[in-house]
Amino acid sequence: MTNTTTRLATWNVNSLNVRLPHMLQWLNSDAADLVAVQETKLTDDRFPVDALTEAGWHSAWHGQKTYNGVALISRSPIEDVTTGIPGFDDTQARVIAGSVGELRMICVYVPNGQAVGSDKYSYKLEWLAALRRYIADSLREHPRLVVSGDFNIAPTVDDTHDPDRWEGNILCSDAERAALAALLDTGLTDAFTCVEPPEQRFTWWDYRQGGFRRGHGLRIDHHLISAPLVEAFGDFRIDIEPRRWERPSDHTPVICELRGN
DNA sequence: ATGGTTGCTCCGCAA
Repeated sequence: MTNTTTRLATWNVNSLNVRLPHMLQWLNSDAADLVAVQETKLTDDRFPVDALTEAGWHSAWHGQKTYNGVALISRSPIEDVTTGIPGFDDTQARVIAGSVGELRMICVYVPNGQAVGSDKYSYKLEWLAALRRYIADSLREHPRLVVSGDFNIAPTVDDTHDPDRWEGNILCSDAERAALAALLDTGLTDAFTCVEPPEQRFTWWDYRQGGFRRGHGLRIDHHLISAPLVEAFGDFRIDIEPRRWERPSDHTPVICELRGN
């Protein structure tokens, strides 16, 4: 038997400590083969490697105290793991990359930016410029590249529930969208655009104001895939179920299925 | 709503 598909996922779990039962349940439901995880909020010594190993998964992690933290979780072994953006001095744990077979995945937790014009917004734009350089360099070495994660950018007006509330504000400003477009200009495609847009296209709903119940969401979690992966593209879907579970993350998993690998 | 929730930590900050 040959393995005919690889399902890539990205999921901002908003604390892997709190969400580990959800993650294990979701992994055990055979939902994905390789998962980019953001906001683990765990120092490296507290990463739940034993629970994941017992469940049959390989993992790699890059964490810090209280905030941020990223990880890769995979059925197959993960090789050549690197953390951070080369040449970009960052005290925040937001990037981990690894190879599974011929595939290279860069898992990113892009800064939120807080508010347009703030110091955190400047950091976000500088960070995205550094990520662009990193992606361009990575593509030369790894033609089969996917950049998956919480980008904290809604690409278009259709990716928000309320343009009056969001257009021009944080996650939806022109400069952020231009920075995302610059990432794509390196030779990547938003896997979401490889299928007909589904009715439900959001990936995050604010905990506040009953955001999920009211459908007040955004599409900010993405898979950016290189040209060889577009050739292998099979399917794209947003798995809304974990957002319905008790004590959920504010984000839900997003899956990109590739043929082959 | 410039915030009504959540998670972490030390009780404010980040999202």
